[in-house]
Amino acid sequence: MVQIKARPTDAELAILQVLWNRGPSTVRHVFEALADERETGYTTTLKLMQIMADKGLVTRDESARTHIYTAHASRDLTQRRLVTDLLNRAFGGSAAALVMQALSTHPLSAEELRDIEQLIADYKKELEASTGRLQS
Amino acid sequence: MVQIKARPTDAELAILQVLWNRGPSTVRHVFEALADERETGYTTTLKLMQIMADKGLVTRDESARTHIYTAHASRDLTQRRLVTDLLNRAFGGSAAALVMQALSTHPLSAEELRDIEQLIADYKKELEASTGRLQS
DNA sequence: TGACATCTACGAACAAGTTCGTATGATGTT
DNA sequence: AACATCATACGAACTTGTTCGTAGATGTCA
Repeated sequence: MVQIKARPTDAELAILQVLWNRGPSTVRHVFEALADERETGYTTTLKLMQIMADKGLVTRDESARTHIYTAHASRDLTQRRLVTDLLNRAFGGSAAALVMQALSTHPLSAEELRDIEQLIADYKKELEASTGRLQS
Repeated sequence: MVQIKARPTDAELAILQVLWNRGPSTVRHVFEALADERETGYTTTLKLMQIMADKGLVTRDESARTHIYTAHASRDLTQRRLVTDLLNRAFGGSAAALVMQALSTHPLSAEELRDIEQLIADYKKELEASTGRLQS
């Protein structure tokens, strides 16, 4: 195990997705899930998961002959890291700019729209509250 | 020149930022801007920019001894590509999920908040209008 | 038990990104 | 003209990510 990397690579992220979706899994499970979508070999998947274990991206239970792998960081945390990383690399740290890009480029359902409005409303309320505290 | 890559690398993105901010520039200009922020060598920057020209990420004017480099894709388009890429790799294509992450992790100013609210309002209106058309 | 499947480990090869030393030629200065 | 300066070009080294072949251990089943 070495370092916590901000950005898992493409192949790593694909494996993490499987682990997040299906929970702790064997290499074969992950391999089969991946093979549904893209051409890949079993030992390739194995090797990647071994490397990810070295890096600390996943942990593994070696008590049985067939090892069980588990994602170390949650999907949520990883997404947050990726967003932050992209924010810093390409948006000069401006979350607003990123949000605008995402919103203006990709269609949202009415439901998603409502969730986001709610989030913004909450956010705004909190902002006003803290401003109020500062002013009083 | 070869292919349009969805994702410029870190070093490439850093160079593009300089070109977007300062407009068409010489290698030395770019190098000095980069050197302000991180340790790097002149020929490293030169090499990278030459490679970027091969890839088509930048164009260059060779009419003078000192070449002038220009970003090929706009900041806006590149940001859009990066967001789309991240969306697909880490958020299962859900723009809402990405927006939520961005909003919940990073503080926005009141002004930014207003811009986003406006964007959402517009978006919502359009959605209702098209729904209305479909229903009537 | 013997044949076969399945697992992990490991090394090697390849590709891409990054860094930098050096060569070579043009320009500028005294 | 002689010399320092600054530009591009190029090749090589190094790192990281990815792929895969092969070996050896373990499990399964007729």
